[in-house]
Amino acid sequence: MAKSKEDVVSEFRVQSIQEAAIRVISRKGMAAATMQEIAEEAGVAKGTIYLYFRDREELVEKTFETAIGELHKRLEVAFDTDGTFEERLRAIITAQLGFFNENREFFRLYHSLRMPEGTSAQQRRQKRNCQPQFQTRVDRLAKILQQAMDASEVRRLDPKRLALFLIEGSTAIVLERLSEDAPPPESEDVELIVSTFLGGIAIPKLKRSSH
Amino acid sequence: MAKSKEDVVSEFRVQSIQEAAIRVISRKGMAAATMQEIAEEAGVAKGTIYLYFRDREELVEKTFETAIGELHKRLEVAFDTDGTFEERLRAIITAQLGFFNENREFFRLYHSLRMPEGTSAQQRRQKRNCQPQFQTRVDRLAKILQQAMDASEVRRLDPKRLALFLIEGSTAIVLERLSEDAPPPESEDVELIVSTFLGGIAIPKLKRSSH
Amino acid sequence: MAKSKEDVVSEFRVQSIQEAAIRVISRKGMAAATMQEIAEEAGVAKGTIYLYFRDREELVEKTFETAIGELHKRLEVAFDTDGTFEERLRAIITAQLGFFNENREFFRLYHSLRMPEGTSAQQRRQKRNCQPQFQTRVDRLAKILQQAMDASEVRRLDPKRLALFLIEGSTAIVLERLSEDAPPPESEDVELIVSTFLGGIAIPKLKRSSH
Amino acid sequence: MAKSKEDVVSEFRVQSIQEAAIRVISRKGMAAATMQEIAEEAGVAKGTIYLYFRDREELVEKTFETAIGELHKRLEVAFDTDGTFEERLRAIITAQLGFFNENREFFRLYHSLRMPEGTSAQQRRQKRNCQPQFQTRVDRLAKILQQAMDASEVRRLDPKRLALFLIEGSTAIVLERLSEDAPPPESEDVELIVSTFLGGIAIPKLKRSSH
DNA sequence: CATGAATGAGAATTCATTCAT
DNA sequence: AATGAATGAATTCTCATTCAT
Repeated sequence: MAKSKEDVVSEFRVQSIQEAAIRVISRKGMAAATMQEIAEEAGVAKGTIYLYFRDREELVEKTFETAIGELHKRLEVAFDTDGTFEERLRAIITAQLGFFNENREFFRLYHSLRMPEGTSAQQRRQKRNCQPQFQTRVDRLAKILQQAMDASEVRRLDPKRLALFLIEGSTAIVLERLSEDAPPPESEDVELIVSTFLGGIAIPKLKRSSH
Repeated sequence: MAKSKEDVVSEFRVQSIQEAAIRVISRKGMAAATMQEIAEEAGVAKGTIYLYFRDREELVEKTFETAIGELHKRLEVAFDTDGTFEERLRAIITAQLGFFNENREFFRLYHSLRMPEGTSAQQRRQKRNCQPQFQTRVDRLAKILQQAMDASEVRRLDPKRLALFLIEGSTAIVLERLSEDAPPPESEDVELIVSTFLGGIAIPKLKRSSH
Repeated sequence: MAKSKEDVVSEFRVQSIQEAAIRVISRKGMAAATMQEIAEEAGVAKGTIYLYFRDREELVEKTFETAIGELHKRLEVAFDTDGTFEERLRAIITAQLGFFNENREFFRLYHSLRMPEGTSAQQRRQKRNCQPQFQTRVDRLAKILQQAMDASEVRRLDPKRLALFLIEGSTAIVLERLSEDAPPPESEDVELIVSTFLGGIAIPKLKRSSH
Repeated sequence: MAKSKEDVVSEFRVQSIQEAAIRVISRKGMAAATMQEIAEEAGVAKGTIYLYFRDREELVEKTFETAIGELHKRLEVAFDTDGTFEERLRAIITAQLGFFNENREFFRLYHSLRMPEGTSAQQRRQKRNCQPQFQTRVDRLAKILQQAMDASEVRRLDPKRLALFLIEGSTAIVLERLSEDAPPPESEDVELIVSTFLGGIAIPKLKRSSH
């Protein structure tokens, strides 16, 4: 069944507004992003936003969901990669770096929402709505780690903690890349993360092995 | 010569207000923390805050500096520890976990400031004032890593990236600990972080190939 | 092309607010006139004023300019009158008395701005913006006086000082008129001012000395 | 009976505070003059002012009364001068110019109070308290003018209006003098005022007198 | 008496949200 | 459906006044 013309227009509006929201929030930060500016950026009137979103809260929330959905889609592909754990890990980190590299603006939004600012009423809702998005990502990675542990490919450690450690650690490197004028090639940072996470940074002491 | 009584009272006020600010910002987030609520939390009148801090900005800034100073003091001790790199690393991670464990509320403030929200005018100042505090921490750790590289204790990798990876990775675990009802003993998480960072999570395949 | 409906409404709002501002400032004085009260007087919400004026400063400034523009228009007509100096002087004084008589409220605003009160920052701006309006009036009158001197119609005296003397002197009489329940006819006061300024109040002693 | 030591101290305090008030109000204007700054200028604590004056209002009021009393004293001497009306007028204008020249700061205070700014509550009191001071001056001059009229020294015109005209006219010239870098000698401006007021500025047309 | 820290009412300004057109 | 003018609650900051020391 084809979409009616109204639906098409409606979807287009929703999308324009969400994209505008991402850009403005990225630029100004969550607290300083006003409905007025988002409306201007989207090329619609302030009131129009309220035809598609109940209030500011819902706009931010839905926008975030939509945007992170894109990231999750990419990650899902990486998760489903066949091969050794190392290969899958490399695919995951590559997907992540690639996504944030191509969606620099979203990255700030992502961060803004991880640590929400706002009235307590907003906060509660944000926690309910945005944290899950992050949790999903963590849980999915934890599952992969668990599988690798079961396959004796990696040591038995708390998979959730490892997932958090890896995600936030690589996020920090993404942030650094975004602030650099001439960041090294993506593959180099992927390698740094993967090799550190898998093999650690220590150089084994030869003496021990010889005695 | 001992402090005059006025100085003591004044210091006490400054401290009460800063502690209140940390609590409120921790609770409500940077943007939603109002002067009114901070005043109430501190048990003083709104106007009183302005006797000790020029404006909201200075309050937040000074509060953050004071609080992070405490963390830095602890870390400095860890940095100055003698011994192998592994021992120092353990001391550093332990100091960090311990501090955030004892100052749970501050942890949120810390995060609020890492990704500043606010008017562009505020943003610029925050970057000037709060990011350095984080940079210092990163740079200090990067130096330790560099030394270990020079001593061939660890592999040669970008020290700043490694520092960021480690700090944010362990911060994520702190955050997780804080949200858990019954977190495992601190030492266990320290061990997880240190062993992962130093030795990686992979199980070497050598034995398998030799059987 | 005629004004669009929006422009008409907008101009109406601007005018209502300015009129309200004049009334409130006249009633309460410059310093005590609050945005709230001006809004109430204009029958709009506080925020509405900010749709038409950047801030309190701009409101006061623009209001003053608009109002004094009206006075200047009238005076300009009087200045351009042909005829003897006496005739022109009479026209000028008449215009002035007439204007303030019809715009009693504005008169206080006018005075409030002559001697600005406020923070030094405000003061500087007020000087830049409001004093010129008064200067123009003084200078214009001084020029008329200079012409009359060149035409040997009046004695050679500092024209600026004479202008100031005349303007402030007649302003005082306007003020008196405004506070009287039953002021004498306007023409009478015009006559008093013109005849005093031109001919002085002294009764020549010549006749006496010649008897 | 000699003043007790307490009275002397008390009077000294009152005077210091009033002098400080004049200086601060002169500098900053009525609205921007804070109790804090007046206290600092007087070298006392804020609270001390309230031992001698009920509130800000009373301070300003009493200060004004005291200061204007000085002017009135000088004028009284001029009023009591024997001689022709012209001589007395010259003495009056000279006293006025002299006083404001020597008390430039007070001049601003004087103006600030003529057109009071403030809360409506303050306003009512100010009107009651400060206008009389000005009225006295006007009435006194009006009486002198009346006497001169009775003595046929000057034309019969409304004496109050003439007084107002003269006072405000010369005040304008004082204001001009105060803003000039190198004002002409005082006597010159006195002459301008006296000759204009007595004889007018017009040059009698010879033709008429010759026909 | 003198002090000055503390108070809190009150002012300017912003911005999410509504609603008449 | 779309608009954007109007609204007013909420926020920061100031300063006259009080009162414990």
